[in-house]
Amino acid sequence: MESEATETAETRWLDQTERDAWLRLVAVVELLPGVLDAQLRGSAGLTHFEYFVLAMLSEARERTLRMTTLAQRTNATLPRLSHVVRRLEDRGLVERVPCPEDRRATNAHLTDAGWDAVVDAAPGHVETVRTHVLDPLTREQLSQLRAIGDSLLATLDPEGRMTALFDGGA
Amino acid sequence: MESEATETAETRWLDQTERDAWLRLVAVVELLPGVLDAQLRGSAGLTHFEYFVLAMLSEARERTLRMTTLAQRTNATLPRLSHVVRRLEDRGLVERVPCPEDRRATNAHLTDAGWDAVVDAAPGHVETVRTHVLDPLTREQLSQLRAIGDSLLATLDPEGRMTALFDGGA
DNA sequence: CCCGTTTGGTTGTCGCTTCAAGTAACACCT
DNA sequence: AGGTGTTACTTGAAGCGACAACCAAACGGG
Repeated sequence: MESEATETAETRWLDQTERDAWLRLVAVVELLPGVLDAQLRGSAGLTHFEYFVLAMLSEARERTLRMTTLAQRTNATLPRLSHVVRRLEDRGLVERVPCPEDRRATNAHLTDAGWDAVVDAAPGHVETVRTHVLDPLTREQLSQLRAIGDSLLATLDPEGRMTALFDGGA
Repeated sequence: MESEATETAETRWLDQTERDAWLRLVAVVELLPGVLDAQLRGSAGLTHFEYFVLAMLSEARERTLRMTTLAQRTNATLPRLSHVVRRLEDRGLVERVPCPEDRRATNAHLTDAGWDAVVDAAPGHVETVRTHVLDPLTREQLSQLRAIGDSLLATLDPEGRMTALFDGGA
């Protein structure tokens, strides 16, 4: 698909090294969510995203977080999070509590049942992460992956919304 | 779900290095699809997956591929691909042709309009990939990413369905 | 041949994400 | 106080993907 010249700017097509890296990254990005979802759904009846939401709450002070904060940490839009939390609330895993200091705001609070759900789901999830991601890599590759991730997130997530996890993280 | 305490095997939790790598990978996996979709949708009215389908066809012999083969290369389930191809056909970008050799099978063929759509969309897409993925990384990191990707795909995609791109690829 | 099985694809339904719109509360300015 | 704009969140409709059920054509023995 090498088009003739004369575009506003010449497109720099990918060389072999770039293509190799890119195709593999795309494949991983495409496949990983399915694997995570399948395992969690089968063993705990949770989406990976739902699990992630519960996990974030479980690590938060008082097991409580403002919807906006939670949305940032999970990289969700507010509508998405609102729907998910409503469903989790229907299942008794999360509670919505109006925030006393700012009456516009809502605090999402992990219930005891929600805590149990995370605790139950965690080992299987960690095991999946190990077998599919961590164990196949050498220690050196883990460090490389961390560095690569940082570089990518610098442009993918310039505000560092999701990286609150790393910096202040638990 | 998990029955009583102290499961069959003690869970090996993540150490710092593992956690660092994993959280960044999750963040990238979560953010990248959105970025790709947004750019392609805005500039070409295509999903990244739709673009990928068209791109696979554009590189195939005769610009034609069996549905099953196309599904494997794009890591789609057959129902998903069927729906997507129908929509692409409605827009005149793809044609369905019954396969003469195997009358169960259907060949998806890229129309001229479909070819044009890929050619139009490609530069912007490549540019996005550059700015968000390739350019932030050093040449060495690209090689590392390739190796890491290979290791992950060994377990994520054991049959190597998606890797047909690398090996025989064009 | 004929029948059971496998392969190739399509269709329908459901759940989740997104997008657009709407409501309520705060904050600031006058 | 009143008005304007912004923030925080919810809701409803629309679109896409997953799963299951389905049909049709191709094997593969007896």
